[in-house]
Amino acid sequence: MVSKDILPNREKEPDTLSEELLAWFAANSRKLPWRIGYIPYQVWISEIMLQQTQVKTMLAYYDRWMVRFPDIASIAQAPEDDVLRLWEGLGYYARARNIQKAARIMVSDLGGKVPRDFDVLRSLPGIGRYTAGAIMSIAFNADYPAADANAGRIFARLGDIAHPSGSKEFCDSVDRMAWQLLPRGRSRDFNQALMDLGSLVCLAKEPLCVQCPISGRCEALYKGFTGLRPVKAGKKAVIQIARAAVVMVRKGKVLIRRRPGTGLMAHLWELPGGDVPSGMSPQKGVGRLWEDELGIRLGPLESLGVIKHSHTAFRVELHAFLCNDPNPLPRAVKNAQQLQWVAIAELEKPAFPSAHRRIIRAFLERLRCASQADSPVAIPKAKKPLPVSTQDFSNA
DNA sequence: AACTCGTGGCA
DNA sequence: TTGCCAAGAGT
Repeated sequence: MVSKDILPNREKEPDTLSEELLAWFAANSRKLPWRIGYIPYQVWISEIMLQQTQVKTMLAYYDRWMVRFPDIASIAQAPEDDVLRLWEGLGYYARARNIQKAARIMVSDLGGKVPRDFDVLRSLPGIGRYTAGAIMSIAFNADYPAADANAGRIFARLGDIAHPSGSKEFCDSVDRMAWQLLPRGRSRDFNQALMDLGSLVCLAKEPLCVQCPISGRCEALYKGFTGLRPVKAGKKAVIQIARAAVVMVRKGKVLIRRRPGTGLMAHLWELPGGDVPSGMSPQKGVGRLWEDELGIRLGPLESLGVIKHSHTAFRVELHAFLCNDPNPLPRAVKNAQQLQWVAIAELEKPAFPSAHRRIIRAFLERLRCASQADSPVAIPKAKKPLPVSTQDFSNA
């Protein structure tokens, strides 16, 4: 056995892949708010917000979340409507409700703290295998892998994994590499190094291999296969759907409806409407929907415009209408729907799906300008999340 | 084991 | 414009 003292230079130079990554991270890491002090609560919230969401998209949400909910107790005590309103526009709204469920468990059963235990974390709502590992490593620097899509892509190229991403074989290979490369005691930086490298250098499209600190060990690059790794699973066909919704105005208030507590956009509010029955015009279709679901016969409709918006599985054209009805009288409402008349000035308070928020913006704009086009206008996307103010619109 | 669950950035 | 993609979890 050769004494370390005889080989001082090898001690100073990174000589493993993990050390190359750690050195790269030390020089190139992104400055992100939850990386200041690594407060477990902040790391947890950041990880939930980042699920299927890019840093650039969530950053503004994260900042205002920490102003409104600076700690676990504040989120545990908050009304669910407040939580959803702060999440409006981020998507996957079960994440927000699961944060609150988990916060309440932390307060009641876990001493009001983020648990420092993988299995306990894993048992909390919204925390799966990845997120539990991410919190253990990033918040507590404990030795757990956190192999997200970035790490998966890096490992798939590094080891030239030919299995399709999402397959069990792929996940097993990634998991094995993650455990194998994890430098004990440095898991916080290592896991984040993989994420930053994946989002800054080892990009899904056109990776910047010349900037990569481990390109010399990348099997896919050596074979010229970086564009083929990871192998993507088959994609599904996108379906076109026509929907319609109505801004019903009566005595300065607008009728909104709360969505059910399960399924798509649970517990968000919406402008009543829905899928346009096939073969009908949007205008006629939404009249049918209102009559069937609300027992309201709509008066003359004015177009507010058309919204094009897409989900993973389908592309939607949402037709928005305005109805100034002096006296609509709801008959029997089906399915015990939760309906509410909200003052126009309070429309910013409930949480709406993005597309419906765009309709409300167009409606308020119409009130300001009173302009009307001949044909439906395209309603644009908002650039930033709508600022939040006081909640509680229920008694307005 | 496949689906479902959203949205905005980006080329 | 269209399609792809993103720090996944729950069922």
